[in-house]
Amino acid sequence: MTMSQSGGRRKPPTIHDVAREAGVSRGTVSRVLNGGHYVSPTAQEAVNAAIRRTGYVVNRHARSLITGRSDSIGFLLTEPQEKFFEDPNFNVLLRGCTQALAAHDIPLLLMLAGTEDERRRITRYITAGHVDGVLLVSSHSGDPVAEQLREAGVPLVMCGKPIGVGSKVSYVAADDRDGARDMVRHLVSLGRRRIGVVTGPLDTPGGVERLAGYREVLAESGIDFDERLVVSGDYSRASGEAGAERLLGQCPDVDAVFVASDLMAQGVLTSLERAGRRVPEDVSVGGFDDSSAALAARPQLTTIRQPYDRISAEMVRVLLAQIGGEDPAAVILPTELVKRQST
Amino acid sequence: MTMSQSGGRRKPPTIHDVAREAGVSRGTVSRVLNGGHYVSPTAQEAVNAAIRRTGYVVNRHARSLITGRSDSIGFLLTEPQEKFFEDPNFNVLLRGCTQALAAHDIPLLLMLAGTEDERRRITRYITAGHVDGVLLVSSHSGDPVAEQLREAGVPLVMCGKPIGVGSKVSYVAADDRDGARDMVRHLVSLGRRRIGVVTGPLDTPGGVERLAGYREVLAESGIDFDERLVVSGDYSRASGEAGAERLLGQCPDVDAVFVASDLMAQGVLTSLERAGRRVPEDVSVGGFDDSSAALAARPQLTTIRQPYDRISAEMVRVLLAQIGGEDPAAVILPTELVKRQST
DNA sequence: CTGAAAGCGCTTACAG
DNA sequence: CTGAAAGCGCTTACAG
Repeated sequence: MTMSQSGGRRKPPTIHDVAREAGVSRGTVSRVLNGGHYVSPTAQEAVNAAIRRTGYVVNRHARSLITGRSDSIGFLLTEPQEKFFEDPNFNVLLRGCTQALAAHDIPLLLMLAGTEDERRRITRYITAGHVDGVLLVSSHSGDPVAEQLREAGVPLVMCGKPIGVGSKVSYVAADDRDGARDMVRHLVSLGRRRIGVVTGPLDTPGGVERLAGYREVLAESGIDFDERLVVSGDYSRASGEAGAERLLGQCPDVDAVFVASDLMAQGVLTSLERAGRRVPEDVSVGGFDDSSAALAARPQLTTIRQPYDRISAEMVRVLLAQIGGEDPAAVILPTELVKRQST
Repeated sequence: MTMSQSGGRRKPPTIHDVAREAGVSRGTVSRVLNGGHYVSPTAQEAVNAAIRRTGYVVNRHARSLITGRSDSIGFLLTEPQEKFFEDPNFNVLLRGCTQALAAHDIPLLLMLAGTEDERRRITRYITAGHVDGVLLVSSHSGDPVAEQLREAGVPLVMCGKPIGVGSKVSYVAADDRDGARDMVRHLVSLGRRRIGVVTGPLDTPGGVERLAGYREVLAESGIDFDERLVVSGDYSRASGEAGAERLLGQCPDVDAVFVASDLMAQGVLTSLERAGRRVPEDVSVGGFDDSSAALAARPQLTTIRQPYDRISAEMVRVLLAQIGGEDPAAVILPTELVKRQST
C-alpha cells in the first residue's frame, strides 16, 4: 500500500522506517543507498522496494554532517549583476559548467555577489560548508573573495588567470596573449598600419595580456607603438562605444581596431558608423571571445574564439579533482582566429 | 593567541572547542549563537571572545539537521537559459528578491532548470531540504515542477498567476488585464482603430489576460474584433519581429500595435522600420513591462509598468510568511501606463 | 542564567 | 554479507 502524503509537511520517512519496512538494519539500507557494495541481492531488492513504498528520500543534511560533503558546487560571480546579464560570455560559461556537472549528477548553485554586503554573506555561506567547491568568475583581479576562500581551504577554480594570488589557486584560461597576437597579425596582413586597440581593464590579466600581444606584433612588424592608439574599456558595450569615440578623436587616421571583447566591439561599430566610417572598407575591426555578440554584430565580427565549452569542462574537471584531494592546477587553452565580415 | 589556520583543511573548530575555550557548556555557546537569550553578559562576552579566537563558524549541516531548516531560499527558473539572459525582467526580479532577502540575511540560490533532466535533479535537491522555500519563475503554466514542489510540501511562491494549480499555491502578479485595458484605451484615445496585438504565449496567464483586456476595450469602444489583427509570440524579441511581419502581411492598414512585452515590442519596431512605417506617426506601438528594453528601444516605448520592485518584495514576504506556517496567498499589484515616444 | 543529556538522520569502521 | 554501535556538530527541553 502506498503511503502517499498528499501535500502537507508530515514527517518524512527516515532510513529507520525503510529498514523496518525492509526487515533489515539501518546499516544495510545505508549501504544500498551508497552504491550497493557488500549487500546481498535479496537485501538490495527488499530495500529498494521499501524505499519505493515509503517514498524515502535521503536527508542531505544528515549525510553531509557525517561525510563533510554537500554534493553541490557553487558558481560564484563577484561582478555587478548587470555585467552578468549583459555579457554573453557568462551565459555560455554557466551553461557549460552546468552541463559538465550534470554528467556527475551534481547540482550547480549560482551565487551572485555584486556588492560588498552580498560577498560577505555568500562567503560565510560557502565557508560554512554549503558547497564542496567553487567555480569563481570575476574579471577583476585582487578579488578578496578568492583569497578568503583559499585561506578557508575551499576548493576553488577561477576562470581566467588571477593576478597576485600566486600559483596556489587553480584557474582555467584561454591563451590571451597568443590570441591577441593572432588578431593583430591578421590586421597587419591586411595592410593595416594605424591599428588602434580598446583594451579590457588593465588590472585584469585579460586586459594586460591582450595589450601585450598587440605590442609584440607591432614590434615584430616594425610598426611604431603610438600610445594615442590605446584606450581602455571595462568589457561593456558602452565602454567600447566611448573608447572608439576617443580613438577617432585622437587618431583620425586609424585604419583598424583590435577590441578586447566582442561586446565592446559592438560599441566600437556603433561609433564608427556614427562617424561615417565604413567597416571593413575604411576601418577593420577585430573582436575577442567569439560570443553571441560577434554574430549579432553588423557586420559580423572577425574575432578570436575562446573555447568556452572546453574552458567550462576543464574548470569542472580541475575542481572535482581538487575536491578529490589533488593539488591546484592551471590550464591554458588555445584560441582560434575566426574570420568574418568586419576585417 | 590566534589559531590562524593558513590554508589547508585542518579540522575546523566546533562548538565544543569554543565552549572549552570560553569555560562554559556547549549549551551556553549555542544560546549565544542563537540570539543570546538567557545568557549572562559575562558568559556572552566570554563566548564571543572564544569565537573570535578560534575562528569558529557554525556548521550549517548540523544545525539544519536538527532545526529542519536550511536558512536559504531558492530562486528557480524553469525556462530555457537563453530566456533568462535575454529577458531583462528576470534580471530585475532576481535583483529585487536578492535585496529583499538580504534584509533578512538570507542567501538566495539561483537554480536554472531549463531541461527536463535539470528539472529532475533540482527538484530532488529541493525536496531533500536544501532550501526552505522556492521563488518560482516560469512563464509557462502547467509547470509540473510547481505541482511536485507543492505536493512535497515545499513552501512556494510563483511569479505570475499559475494556470490550473488552483488556489493552493501562492503567487504574486501584476494586474495583467487591467494593464492591457489601460494601454488599449490609450491607443483608442489617440484615434487608432485598426489596433493589432502581439500576445504572449496563450498557455500563460500573461498571454491570455492581456489579450482579454484588449478585447474588452475594443468591445466597449465599439470597434469590431478582427482576428487577423491578433498574432502571438513567446516574449522573445525575435517572436515580436516575426509577429509584426505577419501582422503587416495580414492587415496592411494596421495603425497601432499593442505588444505584450517590451522585448517583443523591440522586435516589432524593427519590422515596422524595415517596412517603412514610421513610429508613432504611421503606427503607434505600446509595450508591456517597462523593462530596460523600453528605454533601450528607438523610439522609447510607451508601456505598462509592472511594479517589479514591489513584486519581488511581495514574493519574498509571502514566502517567508508561508515558511513561518501561514497559508498560501495571492497578491495582485496594480500597473501603470507610462507614456513615451512610441505612441 | 546554566549544564547535562537526549536526539536530529545518517555513515562507517568493527565484529561477526 | 550484515547488525550493533559510535559519532558527525549542533539545538533544545529539562532540571536546577
